[in-house]
Amino acid sequence: MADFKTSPGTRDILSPDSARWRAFQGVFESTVEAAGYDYIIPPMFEDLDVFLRLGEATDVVTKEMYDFHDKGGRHIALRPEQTASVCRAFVEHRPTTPWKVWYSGPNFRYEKPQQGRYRQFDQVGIEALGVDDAFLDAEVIALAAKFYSALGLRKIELSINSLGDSGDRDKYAKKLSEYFAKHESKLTAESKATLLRNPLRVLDSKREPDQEIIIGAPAIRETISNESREHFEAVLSALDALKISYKINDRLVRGLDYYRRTTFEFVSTALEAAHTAIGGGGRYDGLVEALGGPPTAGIGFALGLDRTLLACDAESVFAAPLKEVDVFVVDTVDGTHAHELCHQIRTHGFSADRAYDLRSIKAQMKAADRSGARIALIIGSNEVENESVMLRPMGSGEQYVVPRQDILNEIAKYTIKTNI
RNA sequence: GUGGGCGUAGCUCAGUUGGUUAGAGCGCCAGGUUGUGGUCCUGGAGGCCGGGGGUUCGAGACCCCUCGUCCACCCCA
Repeated sequence: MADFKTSPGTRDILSPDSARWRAFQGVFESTVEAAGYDYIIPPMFEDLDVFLRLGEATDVVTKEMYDFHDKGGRHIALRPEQTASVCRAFVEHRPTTPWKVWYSGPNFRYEKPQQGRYRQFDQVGIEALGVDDAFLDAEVIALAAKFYSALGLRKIELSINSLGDSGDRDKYAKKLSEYFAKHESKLTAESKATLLRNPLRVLDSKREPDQEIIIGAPAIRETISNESREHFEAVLSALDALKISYKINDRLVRGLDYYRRTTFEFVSTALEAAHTAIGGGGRYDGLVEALGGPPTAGIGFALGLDRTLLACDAESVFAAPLKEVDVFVVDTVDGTHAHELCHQIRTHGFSADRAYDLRSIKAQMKAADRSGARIALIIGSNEVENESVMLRPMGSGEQYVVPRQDILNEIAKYTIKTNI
């Protein structure tokens, strides 16, 4: 038994899962780059204060932050998400708007790990700053939907809501507070506690006794301003124009305090655990200002790699790509031929692998099979003597002799493309 | 953070009411096929039964603690 294990909530992603991750990120990249989003790589840690803007009352900030003092005395936190970092970057660099960026990478939250919930977890996402246009809201949502569909996911549901502007939100929180206070005796103890911290979040309770009260709660729609209402309706009709189906959910409030107006969430109906929410986002029009920048509109979404991959598993789509290599060199003489031939093949833009330690031809062929090689090149004493190579297309059951100097041209017949 | 289930070979799991040298399948290695993989057959390697303490003549099985994992709550991706 090994002495060291990964820390709770973290793990190694090995092949073939690692290849699947990379493919996942690749699909995301091409989806959003096709819509004009540029890649941004924010730091993994920064000043704690940046993340406090996520909401003083949220668990993400109060309980789950990985924070520490560095040797220079700075109060640092590992990023729990990337939206705040992107907004900080916007304030710091003042790019021209619209500023549309995408990211991919790990975030950190100190939570009790479960399946689909890790302390180091990867998200991909996009953020678009400086535009108030409802078409942008619809574009962002449409890109997420397009991405899911590109992965092959079908059992995805989109919930959408509007939280109104910041004034609306405060008004609504107060109204909800009063409503729940009236029915406090019927609420669960957990919800009573939540009520004090953040009344909106009581709507998210899944506890049975709370449901009756929640159903009767006032909807935010009754509170929001005309401007917010018009914006929301424009977003909905822009989604209709793209034939993107959605469900308006009055109770959708989401966990981070910075959300304003449009909010949305994607749920996989193929998943059964509690972690069916595989992605979400919304507008955060006040966030840039809160970080010291000019009043700037913003919208984006993030989705979790693990959970989305779990949903892919549940729907049996987006399998890990097969391992493959152009050529596998089998050398039963002394290994020097495999050594030099592999180098030559690689230099000419093909991929090549080989076996080591001069194992039996049978063992080397087995390794060739496992490597996913298109062809095996076999070099034994006969081939060395004739300055030739035995070429065996894997899967064909046939093989033929190729003069050593013709080998690169022959390999080219079997490879679809050359990688550098 | 609270409550519950589960930790046995690299992986998935069996292991009767505690009883000698702890098993299977897959994977890995070797041989059958002295120059040939993907099928088949045979053999082999690999375990302080998560860790610590206790009960007992005797513990993988029972008790306590601890760590890990999974589930629910919480929260969220």
